Amino acid sequence: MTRRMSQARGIPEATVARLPLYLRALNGMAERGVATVSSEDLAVAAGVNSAKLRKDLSHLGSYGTRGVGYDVEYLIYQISRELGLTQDWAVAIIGVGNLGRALANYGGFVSRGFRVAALFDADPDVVGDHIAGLNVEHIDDLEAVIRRRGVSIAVIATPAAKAQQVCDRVMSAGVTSILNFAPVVLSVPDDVDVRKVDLSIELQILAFHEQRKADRMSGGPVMAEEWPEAVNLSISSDVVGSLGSVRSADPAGTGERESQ
Amino acid sequence: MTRRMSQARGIPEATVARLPLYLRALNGMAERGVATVSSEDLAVAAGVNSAKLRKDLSHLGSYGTRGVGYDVEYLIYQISRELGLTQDWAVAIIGVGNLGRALANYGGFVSRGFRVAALFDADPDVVGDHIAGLNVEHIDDLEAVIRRRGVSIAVIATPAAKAQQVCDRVMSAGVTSILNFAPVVLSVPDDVDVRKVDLSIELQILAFHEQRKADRMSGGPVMAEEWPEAVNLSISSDVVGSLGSVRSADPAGTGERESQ
DNA sequence: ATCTGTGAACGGTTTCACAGCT
DNA sequence: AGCTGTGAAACCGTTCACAGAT
Repeated sequence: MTRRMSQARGIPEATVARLPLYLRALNGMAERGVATVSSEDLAVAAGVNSAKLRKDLSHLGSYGTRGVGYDVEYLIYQISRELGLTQDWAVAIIGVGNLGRALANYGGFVSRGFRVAALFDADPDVVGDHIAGLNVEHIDDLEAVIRRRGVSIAVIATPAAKAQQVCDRVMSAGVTSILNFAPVVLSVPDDVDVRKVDLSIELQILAFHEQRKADRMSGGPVMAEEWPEAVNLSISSDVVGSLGSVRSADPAGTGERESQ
Repeated sequence: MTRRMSQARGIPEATVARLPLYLRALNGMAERGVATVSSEDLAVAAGVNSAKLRKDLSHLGSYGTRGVGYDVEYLIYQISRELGLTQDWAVAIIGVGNLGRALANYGGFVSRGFRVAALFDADPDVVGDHIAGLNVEHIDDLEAVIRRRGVSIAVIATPAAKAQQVCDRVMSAGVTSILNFAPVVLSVPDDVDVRKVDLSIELQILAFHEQRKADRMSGGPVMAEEWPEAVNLSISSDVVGSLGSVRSADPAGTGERESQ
């Protein structure tokens, strides 16, 4: 009874994004010899609250035991399977600059379930280098090598200007999952998944909150009246179109602040 | 009229996370000499839909002109100010391994608004190295240097095992914004913001979707009946507690483990 | 007695569609 | 005519609180 049946059609994206967190916490517990864990303990280890954790796990099926908790090894297996980690995925890294090199060498990141199968670069000086036990191939061979080695995930670590064309090429070689480190919005068809990692965006988000905290310290909830004159006119006709290719005017050399 | 007054109380987190995207698209336009842009065009450039973009911008105030669009330079200024980029933030990178080195050298990422002010490492062989124009300092001096140079954002690029203690130390030096590259959940008080970048999590999310796509190809919506026997018994009493410190029983010839 | 699994309430985010300004 | 700004609706994710299993 209570046969499988449940889960199936689609685990919420938010849940998928947390499963790796649970998996990591569970692996730590397994290493320390923990056999069973309650939703409360696992939630703490993963940094979420326990109701959320239970709901997340309930999307995979009923893998817990009421009054007891979850069997650590069993849950590890179920989550791994759900995430597709019971098979090995071949990953290609395109762009072997500082970042690409770091990624290739980042032993831990390409852990169980993933295998760096190819490295590519356009620079002839770099092609042929031996990095993390792999030869750097020339970008011209991208499609052929990707197909031959069955690469299904591409990591783009090229300069921003090359990212879209690299993206187009890996897609033409059949890749439908891309991890993008270049600071550009890639355009891809609906059947291709792109995840991006963008350092400057993360920093900017932190800066926003940092600024809020700083403001709270000093002025308290300052609001209104917080910016340079010549502002309420909004666009006011002739300003528009006058700036040409000037980069950053900084319309009042300030150093603002604001609300909150 | 229509005096400021609006916005003020908190911009939604989801909006904050997109502002850097808009900013980047706008900077590209400014460089190409575009003076005015419609919500539709900017939305396309940023990879979002135009209603969302308009709502996002409306949280900052009414900076557009009906029937016309947004003034590019003016919007750049407003978003920059909102994000706190009109001041410079001093960033410290802790851990100068492959990744830390890549981050320090990643010219583009520390762009407008950010400045790498210090590099730290625990390895005596690395301390004293000159990277991206900076001396690598010993981790023992962390608190002192952070205070002296007014660092307000710390980037943790250490091994997982050291991340929490580094986190504690930067916090004790007054840092309240952390960008964490180590694959651990940092525990911090409420007034500290942590953002994490986790390569193995991103890959696992991609693997999940990749697996779904593969499944859809072949068997169509396969469901139920997809796992090895000896499973429906769930925890079944005596299995619990029997595993002691064994690491990985591996419930089906797969080969788990994971991240880092 | 304990702890999971889940309906129901809640809060935040996205999308729709149009009123209102230029 | 064109495009922004925004209520209202739809959607998704989280939290609450408890029924139900062990």
